[in-house]
Amino acid sequence: MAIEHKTRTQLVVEAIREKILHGEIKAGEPLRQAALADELNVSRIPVREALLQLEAEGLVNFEPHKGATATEISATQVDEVFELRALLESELLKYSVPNLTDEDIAEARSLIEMMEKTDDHDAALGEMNYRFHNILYSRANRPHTLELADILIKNSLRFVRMHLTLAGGDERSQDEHLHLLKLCEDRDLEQACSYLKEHILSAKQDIIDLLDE
Amino acid sequence: MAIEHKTRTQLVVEAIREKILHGEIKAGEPLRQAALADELNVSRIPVREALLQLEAEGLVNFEPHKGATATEISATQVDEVFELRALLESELLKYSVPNLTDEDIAEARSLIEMMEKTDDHDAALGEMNYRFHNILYSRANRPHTLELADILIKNSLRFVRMHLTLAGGDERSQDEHLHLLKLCEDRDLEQACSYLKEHILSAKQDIIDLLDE
DNA sequence: AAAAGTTATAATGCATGCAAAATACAATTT
DNA sequence: AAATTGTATTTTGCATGCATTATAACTTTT
Repeated sequence: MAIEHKTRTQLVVEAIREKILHGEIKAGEPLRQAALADELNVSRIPVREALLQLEAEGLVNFEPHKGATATEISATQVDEVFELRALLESELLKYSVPNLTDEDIAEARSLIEMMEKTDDHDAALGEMNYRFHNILYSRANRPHTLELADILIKNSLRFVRMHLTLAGGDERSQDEHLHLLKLCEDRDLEQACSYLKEHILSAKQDIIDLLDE
Repeated sequence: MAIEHKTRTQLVVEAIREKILHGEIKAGEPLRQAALADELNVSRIPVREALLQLEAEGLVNFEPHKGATATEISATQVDEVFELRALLESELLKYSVPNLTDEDIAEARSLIEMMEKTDDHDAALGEMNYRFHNILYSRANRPHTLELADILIKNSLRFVRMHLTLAGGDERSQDEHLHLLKLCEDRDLEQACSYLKEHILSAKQDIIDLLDE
């Protein structure tokens, strides 16, 4: 595996993305180029480019001459994003399930087990959740769709974290994951897809309820 | 209406996008920052930023240290993009149709008429086609979804143009548009959505057939 | 002659600095 | 005091130039 040479812009993208996902930068907060550049020890150019990329991901609003802000997150936004996820991810699953290998299943299962053991309710859990779903979609041969879903998932990571930590939607979520995995293992396409949709949409509802306070 | 102050970056985005959509820049062709900067009379910075935005749109591949190229377009890519469009656009239509006003319908109809009259098989036709569909989706109240669909539509404009001009899929397309509009006017949700899907997927097939030569 | 190493060339990545735009603030007018 | 105008300050937009990385051309070696 070749060492990869990350460009400063990429590093800045990751740094700012983490800040937003972890809530260090709050929704609506302005992102001053100079301040970020200072903090990250780079010039403003890679910061600008990073902000542009994050805008494409939907995490940042970039207004000409005005500056960038972390995107606001209303209940209707959550609704839309999760509806989209349900649509795209069930589509991915549809194409992927028939091609899933036993190794894929095993890998997914081990991730569930890791999630059960972990008490770290913060970053790691969201990451594992992310990887779990990604494995299930990995054989879909739909790179473009996967990329879109990926962006949406990343985008909703802030809420998922909230969901997992606050709502204690934890044990239930695990059960749901196991059930979903079982359906995939059995190659039960119909059931798996509709169950996934439910899974995503129920998470949506939890989060919306949580936001209405 | 306030005059809008476009930044150089935005102008460059539009310029390069047009070049790609019109085939002036061919798929796979490298996009040299310095050359483009020269040609458009700006520095390389706005060109770089434009290339990043176009990558987010899927028109450009941007590889660190290697440079940018116009994205290649294989049959499988077309397949995926149009499948996605069918999915997203029928979803949009589902939410939009109930809220469509009579004015919207009238506007869409006048666009169809304009398309019939126009002999300009090039840019304008694609533009009208684009606006026609956009009107139908405009009342969906799903800005995020609309934005994604928009990107996919823009992305497929290159093929649509090919389709319209080469395949003469012209009259049929008009008939299909009229039929679709009628279904929307009758607020026949089910039929309209499934017909739209067909419409998009048949265009897909035409284009794929065309590419297999 | 093919492969590997070396240098030369071209292209990208990014820091710096200045011009233009937006914002915040003070002064003036009503 | 509210509204308006003018000024100062901040912040963004972008041109320029240099450092770094990739590519091409050329040796050298086998």
